[in-house]
Amino acid sequence: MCDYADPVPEDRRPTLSDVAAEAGVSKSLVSLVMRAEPGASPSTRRRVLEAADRLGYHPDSRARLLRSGHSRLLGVVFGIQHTFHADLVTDLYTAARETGYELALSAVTPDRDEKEAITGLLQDRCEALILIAPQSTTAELARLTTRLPVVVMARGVRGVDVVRNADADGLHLAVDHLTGLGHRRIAHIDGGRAPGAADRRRGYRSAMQRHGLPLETRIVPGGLTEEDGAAAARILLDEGLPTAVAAFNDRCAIGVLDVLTRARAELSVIGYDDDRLARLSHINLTTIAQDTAAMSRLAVARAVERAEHSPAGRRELVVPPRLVIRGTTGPASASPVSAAARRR
Amino acid sequence: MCDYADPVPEDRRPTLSDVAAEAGVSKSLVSLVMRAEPGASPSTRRRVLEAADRLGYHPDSRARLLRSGHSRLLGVVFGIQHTFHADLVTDLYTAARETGYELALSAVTPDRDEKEAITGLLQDRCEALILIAPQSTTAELARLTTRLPVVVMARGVRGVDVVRNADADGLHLAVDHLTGLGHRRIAHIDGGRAPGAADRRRGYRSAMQRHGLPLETRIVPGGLTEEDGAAAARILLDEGLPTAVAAFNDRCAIGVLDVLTRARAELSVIGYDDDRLARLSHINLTTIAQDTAAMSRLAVARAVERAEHSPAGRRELVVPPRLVIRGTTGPASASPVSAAARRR
DNA sequence: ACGTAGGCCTGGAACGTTCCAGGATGTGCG
DNA sequence: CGCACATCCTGGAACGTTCCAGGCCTACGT
Repeated sequence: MCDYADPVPEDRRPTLSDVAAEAGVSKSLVSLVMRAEPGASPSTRRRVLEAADRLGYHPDSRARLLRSGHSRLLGVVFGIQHTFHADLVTDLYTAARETGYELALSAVTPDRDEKEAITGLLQDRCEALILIAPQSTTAELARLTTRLPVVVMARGVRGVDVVRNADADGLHLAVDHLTGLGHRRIAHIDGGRAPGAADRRRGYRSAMQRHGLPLETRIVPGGLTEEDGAAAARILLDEGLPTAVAAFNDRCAIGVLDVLTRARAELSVIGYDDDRLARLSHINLTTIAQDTAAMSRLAVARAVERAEHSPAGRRELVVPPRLVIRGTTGPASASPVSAAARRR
Repeated sequence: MCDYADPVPEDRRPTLSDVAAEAGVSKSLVSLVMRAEPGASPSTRRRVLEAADRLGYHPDSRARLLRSGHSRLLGVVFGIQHTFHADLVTDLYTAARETGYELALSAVTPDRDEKEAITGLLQDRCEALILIAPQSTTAELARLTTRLPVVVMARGVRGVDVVRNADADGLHLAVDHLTGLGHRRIAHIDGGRAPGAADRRRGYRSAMQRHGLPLETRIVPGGLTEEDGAAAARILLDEGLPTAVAAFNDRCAIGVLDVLTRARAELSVIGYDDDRLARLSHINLTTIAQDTAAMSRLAVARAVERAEHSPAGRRELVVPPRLVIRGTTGPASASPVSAAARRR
């Protein structure tokens, strides 16, 4: 890691030529060294690096990219409000590092919509875009794909590269786990129109069917925030409790859990995502984990591949989910141990 | 918002010269027209625009920026794990929009430290940096400042522009509120070495003093996550409960609340930040709000000002905090109403 | 001893803009 | 008529890189 020191007397940022002059070599050579290409002797290399460090030199990515034609930049669009997106971005960074590409982040906020986030990245001349759970229509995404490679994460879309986890399988895991504990009255709090919600709903339905529980199938409208989960839990309290709940995602599950705990209701609750929040010891949520590290690697690899060779047709890469058993699920017929106590 | 359509027929992107040739003028003239500068006759202007449109010309921002020297780009370094940082970034986006500057985001993750995040932005040739609660040493920050304008948010540092809230005042507000409700045994769960923690600790101490409660002063080591809060709460349970707790921040407060609620302890708890999480109805946390919108506006304004005129000496802009009363604080001598019940 | 291969290095031409100095016109005014 | 002064336009030099063609050594094989 280089230092921020700046002993250059000028106010101008140091350039290749400055470093070249300082080290007593040509700028071509400095360029080589900065890119870690072969063709410089170890000693000169060291001398150049020292000179660069002394001047506080940082390569100018605009010039670099103007000349070389490619930016080695991957644009990422994510919802800054979503903790799970943050988890994905974290892994995308490490995945990108291995490929030598940089990430350009562009956030969607309540005040900055997806279109704006995307146009921003287009101006930066990214070589490919990774969109996390985008809300754009399929048509919009298709049009975007004609302009540059696009990889969509955590949502299924036709005609675009997609990396996602097997949402339906995830709910099978959840229902299997719960029935294994003896539960029969298992409700699903769904995600409405959120990306992945339809698949999870479908998975829940077929899993219940498979366990011979079609009559116990019960889907409560929910959403992807804690608020949504809390609202759904209140509906359950009003209309009659199941013994277990599979929520659309962890945030939703946390909302459910909070309302139920307070009402002293003893339910098993399972979430989805293995959000950072779910792992907190005071939440300790049983959940279906998405393998964010693997998904990130795949997404980056696919984006890079397409940026470089522009290969094959669109592909859908599906990663299997995994059950993570923590404290919020337990036997259906347990003696009155409160859900809260069980969680510790 | 522009469309993503791509009417370029050729494999090479058309350039200024292409348009110039097509319109039968010089590229300088095309450049003028594209930037909507005066100096071209209406008829030629129309001819050029038509030619550009015909070729599907889009200016190359890399070359433009390289030549014109300024990027109109503000770099932002933030911790992607921190929900409060996300709140700030959200407001920074809206603040930046008003000034015509773009934001370049660079996240700090467990795998990507602050130095790396900063170097990334330096390569993009940002005109100024906004650092949210940076962990770099004062010396490092000072050195960085010699390279380009730097504005630090949510942390006090000498020798650098700082935008922060009055942390000490915040704890005065908190303690005032609690004593107003009749509390005397008020503990503070602190933030350890986190940015702002020292000031908040100091504010707590002097507020207790001011209320004639120096003997009730009790500082429990905490931190900035839910885990830290939960751990501190367990210490309180072991060593004897106060009647109220002022936590370092909202996440910490949420951890406290969770442990205490479960132990059926009736305490008033107040957080800090007015984090998005604190506002959730099922948390409904009384807290000290930082005016993130105002802080963001100030930070952006300062960064832009310094990028353009490089004025005056370093300044510290301090924004007053505000008490937000929600459900987690109540009268000290209340009859056994549980904290949980009070929260609804 | 001599050619040659390869390692190390240099110079200069791009890349697509913007900026600057100036060159044509035409128009108004003494 | 001639001069000043707009107005409209042009050519070429930057900007900071990368890339390419080549130049100098030294070492090595014959």
